[in-house]
Amino acid sequence: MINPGFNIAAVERDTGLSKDVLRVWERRYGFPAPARDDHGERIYPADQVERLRLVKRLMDAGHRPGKLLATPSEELNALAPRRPQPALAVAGASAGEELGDLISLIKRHDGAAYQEAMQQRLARQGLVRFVQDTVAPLTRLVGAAWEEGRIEVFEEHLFTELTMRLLRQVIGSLPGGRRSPRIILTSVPDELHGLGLLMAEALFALEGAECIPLGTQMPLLEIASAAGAHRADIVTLSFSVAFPQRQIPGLLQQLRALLPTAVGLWAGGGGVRRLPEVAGVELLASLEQSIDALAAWRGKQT
Amino acid sequence: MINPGFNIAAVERDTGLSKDVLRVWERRYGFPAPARDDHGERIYPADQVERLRLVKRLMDAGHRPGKLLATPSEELNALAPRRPQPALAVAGASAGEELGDLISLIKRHDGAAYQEAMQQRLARQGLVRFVQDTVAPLTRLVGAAWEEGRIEVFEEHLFTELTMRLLRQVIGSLPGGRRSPRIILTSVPDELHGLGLLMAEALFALEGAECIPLGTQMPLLEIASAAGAHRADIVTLSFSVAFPQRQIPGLLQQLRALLPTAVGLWAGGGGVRRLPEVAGVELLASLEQSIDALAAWRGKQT
DNA sequence: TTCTTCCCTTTGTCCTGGACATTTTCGTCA
DNA sequence: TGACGAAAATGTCCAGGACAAAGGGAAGAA
Repeated sequence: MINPGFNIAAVERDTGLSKDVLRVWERRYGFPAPARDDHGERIYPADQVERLRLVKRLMDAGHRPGKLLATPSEELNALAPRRPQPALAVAGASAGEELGDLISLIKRHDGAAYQEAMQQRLARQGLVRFVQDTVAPLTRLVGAAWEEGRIEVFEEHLFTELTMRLLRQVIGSLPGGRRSPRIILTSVPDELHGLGLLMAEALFALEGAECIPLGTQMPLLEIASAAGAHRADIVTLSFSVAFPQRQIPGLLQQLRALLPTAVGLWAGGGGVRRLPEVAGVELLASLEQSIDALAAWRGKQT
Repeated sequence: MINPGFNIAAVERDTGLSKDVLRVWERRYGFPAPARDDHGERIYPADQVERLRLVKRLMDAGHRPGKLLATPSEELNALAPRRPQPALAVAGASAGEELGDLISLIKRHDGAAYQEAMQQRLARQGLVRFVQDTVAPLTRLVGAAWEEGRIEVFEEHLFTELTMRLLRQVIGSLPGGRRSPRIILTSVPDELHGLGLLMAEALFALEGAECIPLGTQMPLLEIASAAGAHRADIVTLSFSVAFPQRQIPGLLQQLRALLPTAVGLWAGGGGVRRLPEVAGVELLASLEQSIDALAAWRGKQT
């Protein structure tokens, strides 16, 4: 048994493309073209799975599947990102270069050196500026690199893991302060990016809020229960750019309906940046705005 | 728009039951019985989603869906767990009680007190015993409580998040040592429990191994790439008890085929405890066994 | 020319109902 | 009592149809 191939469930797991999509692509575009086993069930060879993952990545970068699936494999690898490069809003070119150096460390798979360099930046900049001027733009850079295929999934995972460790460590060492308001931080199911939550938590905690980190992927009904049990003042959700945009307004409305009106609902992260207003929900397009929102909340409490 | 209800995708997200299962249950058992919108699509009211989650939990505890779905809602809540209670293999009753106290803190939603208590235990026991005698049994206790419905999802999330923070903090403060072997720690897609990985990492790191934490949910092909790029000696996967057991042998075989033979493949966690042998894969039924495996590996390298 | 509006195309998701492998349960026989 | 085989229970897969939402492009207005 050298290479038994992947069944449709395994491909769904590995690519993130639903079974429905895999079947409808096959029907419409003729790709993927899996073999069949004795029972007529699809068996995907590894190279097709590989190509599907590439297609998925290019789609996340703005390409259309119809074109991609009609393109020969060799040309796919050469495709440039279609989305315009977000201008690196970093103070000065040298800062941008420094961030690039940090990514180089990840790409050299030198975790220890990366951690050390980040520790230094933290000590130099202080927590607020570290989060805003290092972690946040770095996350965007990694996202951009991912879209262009300049970074591997496992490199992105390593980056995320090491960065989250650092942030958690810092948060753990913050002194207790006013401890108000009480803010629950979490994300909805299928949204597994927790770095944005940690950045927000760091800033909130520094401002003296009581943060209740529930990790990622909380069912909506559970979020509502948690808000009650913890007597939370605010629930903060994070949506990454990778999260399907069109689902977000519905999710927010649904959760808004489940929460008492007295409880604030805030949503942040790259996924909400280009979102229309949602009634009763505070959209945080940036980390600065998170801090402002906290100040505004305190003002309203008189 | 008070309560628009959940569509089938939202229910899949919130309950973890696949669309196929939701539809086939409706066809066979008459539950769930969602309303339909104008377009004939299923709209699940919140109370049915709630019941589905309860059913799912009882199924994880060993019940059969056919019976559960034929049982009136009121009786469901009274159902006791069917699986025999795993005997608490803790040294002495007092230790068991202490662990119970820790869980009480979580159930009282007092994160700060929990963290403090855990810090104290860590200082008292030292890292190895803390992991083996506190964190591991505590995780099992939480799992048991979850199966019996004595703990909410969000409480379990809080427990996980706070405990992971503590472990990561400790790992971060460990001194660099021999830095060999190089061990990648991660989990497969759909396996999002990372606490077991952290426990293993803590022990490995303490023994002087170079740990490369990639977080959870790595596609198999990416794990193979990562092993090459990091020149890993060993890949360690973690499977929780909640992970569908029957998928595990196939996954391990598949990954084994993707990895060079020189690279060791270890699998641990509650999910592998009752698993048959898999060729070329080291199954770690306990944390002690992890340490033994590391020693054995070093012996083999002469 | 540039911007808005409308329409066609593309694409993802949902539907029905059938089939079957696998696991569990249960009755029967040694 | 224990082994074994039949029957029931259960999850996953399949085909192919339908439709709404988003994207893209053409036509008309400023």
